Amino acid sequence: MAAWRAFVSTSHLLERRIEEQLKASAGLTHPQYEILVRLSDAPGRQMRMTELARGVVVSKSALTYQITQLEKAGLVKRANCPSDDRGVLAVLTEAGLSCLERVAPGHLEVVRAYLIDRLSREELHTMTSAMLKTEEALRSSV
Amino acid sequence: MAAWRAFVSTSHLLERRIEEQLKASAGLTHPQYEILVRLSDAPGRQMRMTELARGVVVSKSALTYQITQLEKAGLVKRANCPSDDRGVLAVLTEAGLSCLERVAPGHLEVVRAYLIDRLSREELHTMTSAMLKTEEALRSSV
DNA sequence: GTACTGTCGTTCGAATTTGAACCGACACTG
DNA sequence: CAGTGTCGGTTCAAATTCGAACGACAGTAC
Repeated sequence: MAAWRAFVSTSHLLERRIEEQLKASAGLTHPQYEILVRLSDAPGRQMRMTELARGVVVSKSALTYQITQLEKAGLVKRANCPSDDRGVLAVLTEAGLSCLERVAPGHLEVVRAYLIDRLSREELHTMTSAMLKTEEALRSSV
Repeated sequence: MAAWRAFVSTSHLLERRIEEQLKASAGLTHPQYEILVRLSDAPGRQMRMTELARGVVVSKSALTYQITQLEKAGLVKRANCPSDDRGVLAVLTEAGLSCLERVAPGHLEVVRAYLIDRLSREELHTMTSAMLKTEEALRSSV
């Protein structure tokens, strides 16, 4: 449980640091940033709401709220889903993409400074595979 | 950044799972549980507010709120700090201790099932040392 | 076609978190 | 001992989260 303690504390501390950096540099929250990243990676720079919520790991209602915020900021827009009339597509706008490109370097710098650069390649590799294993386990057991 | 992605997703998923388990088994939130754990480990089962907030990694105001909640539930009580009239001590009550002892096994079971048991000794060791390194870095750079 | 069951996204209310503002008490200097 | 700056904890408003409830559509069975 030493491992667990360290994991929890560190993830909370990192979360705080990330949040602080994003807020200062672009007025974004971490979930909002994550949304932009996921959308920018998706084909057509768009995703269904539910799928996006799963990816970012927030509730559907939280995603609805954040997409509305991002829409007000002009970084994302909603579109109808052609294949399913219930569905909604979140689409990354040009402004959203350029915002992401502007913000990403500073964000990654923090991540590197506090996590990546402190570990050896081997440590990093081991940790990544460990995280992926437990992510897999958590996602599949819903 | 694959490492980073995996880390963020996994920590959020774990957080959700933990929260769900604690809520169901004892009506506690994760921060509340963390508070009880820290207090039970402290000498005299008591801690100063600020120190506790640092340990649990929440803001001072969030701690004030949660201690009030736990006080209502009878798990914690406040006491004056003899050495500093400004200070407040959060003290774990008997009820708080027995609540913790009742809840801890189920909590640890989840942690083990999704994190600890899925990793080899080596992975676990690497991850722990990595977490401790970055925790140290984050805490000292405030 | 009709009925059933499940999925999608939103809305709602309640709970929680944060940072800023604040007050009282400490510590230190002159 | 007054003056100044800092620290500890609370209060406040604003933002965000979640789960439950809801209405609309999809998919299937009959």
